[in-house]
Amino acid sequence: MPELPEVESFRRYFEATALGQKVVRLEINAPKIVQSPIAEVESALINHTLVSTDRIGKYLFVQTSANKTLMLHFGMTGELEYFRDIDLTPRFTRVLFWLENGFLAFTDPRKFGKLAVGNSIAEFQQAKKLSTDALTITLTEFAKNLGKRKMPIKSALLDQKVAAGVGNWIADEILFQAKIHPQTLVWQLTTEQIALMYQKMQAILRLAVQHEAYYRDFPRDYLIHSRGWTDEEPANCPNCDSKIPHIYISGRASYYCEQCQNLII
DNA sequence: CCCCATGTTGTAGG
DNA sequence: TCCTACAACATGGG
Repeated sequence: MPELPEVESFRRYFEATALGQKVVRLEINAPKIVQSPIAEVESALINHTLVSTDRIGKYLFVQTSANKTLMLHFGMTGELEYFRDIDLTPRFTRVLFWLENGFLAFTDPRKFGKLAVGNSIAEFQQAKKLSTDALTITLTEFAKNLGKRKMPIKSALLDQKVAAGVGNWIADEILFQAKIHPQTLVWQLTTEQIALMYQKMQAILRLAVQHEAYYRDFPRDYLIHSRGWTDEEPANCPNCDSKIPHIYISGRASYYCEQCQNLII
């Protein structure tokens, strides 16, 4: 479930299970996920140690002792799973890292995930035109990246050039808590509204990372409980109890409260 | 069977 | 050239 908080959990999981270990073998079951030539991936990893991890937005980076950077992106359904017994290899394993002391599987049923090797994080960040991570970005940069564009704010928040790591539910949650209608055009937002979105974004991300992205533990007044998401009952607005509708904005389902989030046009 | 899905990217059109 | 909308990607699950 990879938005910024989930990927941060994956990063910590990677550190806890695989860091400091040597890769002894690599098994690639879904070649389309691998974006670099196999020979480059192998020379960056095989017989090399996994030295450190970093994260920008939804991208996880691993430095190897070959002085190369491994990039992992989890698409919609990617996850990491460490295990000791090869017979326990999970379903949907697309890439399997054989380590000295166990196995790390990159699982991804939908195969939208990506894995690549490069020389540095900066190289990837430039190539993807990726913004600063949403947890460390300043208000000034956030406002500058939003600019005066004419698209709905919901679409702009999903643009990884604005604040790296914001995904669909986080964008909805930011707008709900800031009481801004998702279809409000960016150029119409006031300085105060942008500052408020920024504060909410920081608070939501910090809380989600603290809870390891386990949304059931989020505060009761978060919109996320109201979207009829996975196996939970859809609920009404935690503030005003009105029904939460959903609309599509540039192809993505967007949940909001008609009473609490005003559309200014 | 039909529809939906947590993301990114290439392309078409203005 | 810049900006925006949207289909496409591949697959499982309700």
